[in-house]
Amino acid sequence: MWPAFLDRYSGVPLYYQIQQHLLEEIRSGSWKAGQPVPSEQEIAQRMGVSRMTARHALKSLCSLGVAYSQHGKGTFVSRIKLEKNFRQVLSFSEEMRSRGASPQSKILQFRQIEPDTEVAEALQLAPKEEVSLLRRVRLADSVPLCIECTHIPVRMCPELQKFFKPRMSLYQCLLERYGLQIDFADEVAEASLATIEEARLLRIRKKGPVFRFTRTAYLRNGKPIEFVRSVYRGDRCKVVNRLSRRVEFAGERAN
Amino acid sequence: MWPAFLDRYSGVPLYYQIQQHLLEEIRSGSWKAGQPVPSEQEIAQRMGVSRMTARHALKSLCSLGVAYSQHGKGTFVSRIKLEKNFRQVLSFSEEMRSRGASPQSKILQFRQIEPDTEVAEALQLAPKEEVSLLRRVRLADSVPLCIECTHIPVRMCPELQKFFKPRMSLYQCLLERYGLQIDFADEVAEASLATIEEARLLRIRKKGPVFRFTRTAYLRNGKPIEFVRSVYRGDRCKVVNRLSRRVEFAGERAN
DNA sequence: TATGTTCAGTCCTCTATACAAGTGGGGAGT
DNA sequence: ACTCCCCACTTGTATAGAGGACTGAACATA
Repeated sequence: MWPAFLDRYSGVPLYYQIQQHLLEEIRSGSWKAGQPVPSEQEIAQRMGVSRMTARHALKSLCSLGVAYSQHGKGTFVSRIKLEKNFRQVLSFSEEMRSRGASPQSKILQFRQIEPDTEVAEALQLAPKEEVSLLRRVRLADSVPLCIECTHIPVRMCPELQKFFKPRMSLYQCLLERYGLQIDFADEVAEASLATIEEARLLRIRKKGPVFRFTRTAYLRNGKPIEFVRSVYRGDRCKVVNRLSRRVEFAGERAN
Repeated sequence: MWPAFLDRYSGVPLYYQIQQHLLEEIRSGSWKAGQPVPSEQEIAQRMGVSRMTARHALKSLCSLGVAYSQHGKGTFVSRIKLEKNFRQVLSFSEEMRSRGASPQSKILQFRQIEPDTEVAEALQLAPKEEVSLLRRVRLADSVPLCIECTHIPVRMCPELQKFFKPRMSLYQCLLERYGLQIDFADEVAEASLATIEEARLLRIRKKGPVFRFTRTAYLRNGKPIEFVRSVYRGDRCKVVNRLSRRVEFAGERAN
């Protein structure tokens, strides 16, 4: 009666199962870019669910950027590649591994300090509140790529120096040791020239082109958890972004 | 009976009216960051709508990034500033105006050419298909900020050179003349050094730090409409981004 | 030819209801 | 003091149904 892939008693929401199924169809090329996917009506009938559930599945597909719907016309597969859909907050280790490079790092400093005002403000610290400072050179396949200077409030992660081991991913440590999950981050990039010390650490020429990043990472509830200053080699790195023009992102309005 | 601000016959969706109302309350500081907003139940009763409609309003608030919900607990105002929520695709003119600067530009080139392969590929052109090329120096308050080189398929915007006047916003021209509305863009930034010619046009020192951008802008249906190469002064510009860590953005799942 | 009408198909909004599942607090029992 | 259970409240999922609005095409009319 019902399609084989729908399991009503698995605990997995129906709309989600349907969404995954549609995603699979799209990925496998059953429906081409620009072509319509089945309508709400059709999904509801064929899957044996209510129309609202079918709709929920389609909307979630849209919010993934895989499809888009047009009032009165239908829902269509969008032409965008699914993979580079949007930039995530990845730790250096994660980013390198996702590209198949082997990440390493060399610790330059790791101690508690009272930070400067820019850091204190970004992390919303109380006066005189301390942070753990971790300064590292980060390498991919033994080539130095950036110098990274991370600040984390001691209040949020006490005894970080005991729990964090050089080989681990910092974000994984935050999650497993402290139950802190980073949700999003604000990042500012500047184009600049390498100082003598930076050039030495990155093994590039003095006054070579570099990116300077400052990044503030937040938890789901909006509390800042990490502030990072980093310097990336300009000859080895690019910043990729997806920008949205939709001013009014209000649910499904503004179509 | 019903709240004064709800107009059931205005044609504006109820959930949207409610969303706007909540937004106003948050903006005016009625509810502070981290505090819960009224529950679905409460909104439904007080506004005289069904719970699903109230829920829709709250969800749309969440997708704006203004709030976040936690299963079993409630929906809370997030700590993020509403204004710098995410970066939009802005044309140079729009971006400058939004900062209160007065944009100008000096046209260096404006003609039809057969573009190089990078452009042709990004714009998904047929072999030998031509594009309008528009090369400009862009200034804010009479200071040169960047050199911008825009490519638009002739097929999509015939006679662009007739319709586009130097003082207009290009994006506005696309919208009003051709009905083409840009929906999103992919952008790649590199850190680099200014060439002699670039330094002269931007009035900076040779080998000064610059950003090199390439940007591909798309319509709602995913068709590429514009490809831009630009060089920005590194001493005057920063790139601000918001990154998301949510890997699985599937509708409301993955909370 | 040009214009207006009708109509089927589609997505959009909204209602009313039900049950499931996570959270936090209070109370009973130990 | 501590544990466990239950209950109230919250959000999450799902159903069934109704009407509205938009699109595009087929059709009728001037």
